[in-house]
Amino acid sequence: MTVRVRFAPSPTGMFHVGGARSALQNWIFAKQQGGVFVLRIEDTDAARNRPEWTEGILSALDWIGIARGSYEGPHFQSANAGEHRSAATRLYTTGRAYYCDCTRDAIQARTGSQYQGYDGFCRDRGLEPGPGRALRFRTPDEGETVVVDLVRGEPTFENKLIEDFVIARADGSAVFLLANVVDDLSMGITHVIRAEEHLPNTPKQQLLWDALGVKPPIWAHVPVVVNEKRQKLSKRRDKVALEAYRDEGYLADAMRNYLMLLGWAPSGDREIVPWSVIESEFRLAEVNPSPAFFDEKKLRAFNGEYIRALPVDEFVAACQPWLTGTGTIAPPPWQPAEFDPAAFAAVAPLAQTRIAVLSEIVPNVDFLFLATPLVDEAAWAKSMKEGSADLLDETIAAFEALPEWAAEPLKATLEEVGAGRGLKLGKAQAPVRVAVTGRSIGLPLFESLAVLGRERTLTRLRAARIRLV
RNA sequence: GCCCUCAUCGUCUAGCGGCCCAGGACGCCGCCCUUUCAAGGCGGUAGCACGGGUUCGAAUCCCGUUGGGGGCACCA
Repeated sequence: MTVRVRFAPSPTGMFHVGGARSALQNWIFAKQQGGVFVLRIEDTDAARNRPEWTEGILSALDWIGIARGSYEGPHFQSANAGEHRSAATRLYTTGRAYYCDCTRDAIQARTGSQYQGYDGFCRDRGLEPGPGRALRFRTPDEGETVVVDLVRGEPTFENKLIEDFVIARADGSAVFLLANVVDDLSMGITHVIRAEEHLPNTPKQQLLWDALGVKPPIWAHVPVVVNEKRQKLSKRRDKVALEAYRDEGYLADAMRNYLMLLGWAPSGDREIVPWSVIESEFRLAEVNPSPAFFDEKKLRAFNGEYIRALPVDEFVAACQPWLTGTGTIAPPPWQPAEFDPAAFAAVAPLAQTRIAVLSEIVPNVDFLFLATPLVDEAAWAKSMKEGSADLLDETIAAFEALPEWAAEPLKATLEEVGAGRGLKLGKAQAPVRVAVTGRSIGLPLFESLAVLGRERTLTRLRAARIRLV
């Protein structure tokens, strides 16, 4: 039997990093088993049904390496509504489900203040379908349901503790529990790999598979991803959108590598490994069952390594969106016409070891394309001391007289000027750096000046000199 | 309240009865290199939650405690 897995997100307007991880795990599993990866958009809820959101899912998947066209789908859950209804009807006619007209309040009143689950009030009332009547699944009173789970063994649930849950609303539409099962069933899903939050749903769903007369799939519940407070990553309070990371300049390769290391590790004492290694070594059975913290600091470190590993030309290409402000990425502070590809290419290698996310390229090179540098006042105050005016004067004179405008002579010149004033290069370069770049930290100074050019450098040094008066 | 589940450095993990007075990575702290900042090199900090068993021997197996997480809707 061919292995068929599915990734079934509901469109919400952003792609959750935890979802990305699940998708990747499903993808890898399918690939290892020679199986099929199916994408299903769970758009049953009208509020979660906007075409552009589906597009967002497709492009996010594409970005992390699950290319359009390389999988089956997308299928839409809404398209399967008819089957959901007929499954519900079948369960009713076979006596596996019954209608119930209890309101939430009525149930609450009977069971007490603390929620106890549905009490089975309508179980034997023999209600016919009708307005205000939901369909509930009649769960077994005895026995237990054993879930066969690739990462957690065999979680076991006592049937009598499983309430008679709703499978279809009063309007006849199926709720998630049923719709999800019917879809998996009709799509021939053999393995369900999803987040741990679904584990409590599993016995109910497995009961549904049984009632529908089909052997349930093999399950794999991977631990949830949590924040620093160890709570499940939430859209509301945490940075969970894959798109946000993408726009900040995280590389897809770094992201997918990091994501797969949440709860799992490749062989040997290494973590940053080629995707092919992950694809061949990943095993669901090896996934650590406890929740994993999504550590952006570590992601940054990974990303930095991936950036540094890029051939320079690829690094230059990768920076383009931030240099031009493509799509949802904020435009740079300079005028597009002022951007000079050659100048950028010249300093790119220097910037490559200095940034951890691609968006950081902008503050590193903006001084090259801005008419006047953006001055960080704190840096200015720190770097401009008594004597800085004189030092600038001497530097300006020396730079004006420099026969060759290049990094080495520039360095030698400032070294000499500094020495004359009892300053080591580290001290002497500070005022020059702020004057020219507006910052106290940045790319190696002399290489920067070389690329900036004599005229612009001198203009800025003179402007700074005037400000010091 | 009920159900399920988990438990190795701050974090992500290696470990699956002796190789472990526990290894790697991120972070953090030093030192080196150095034109700032990085990168790089070297070194360091820090952990088997607790209590009982089982065993010649336990981070590894069992039980309990504690603690964490997830879930209990006519959302998905």
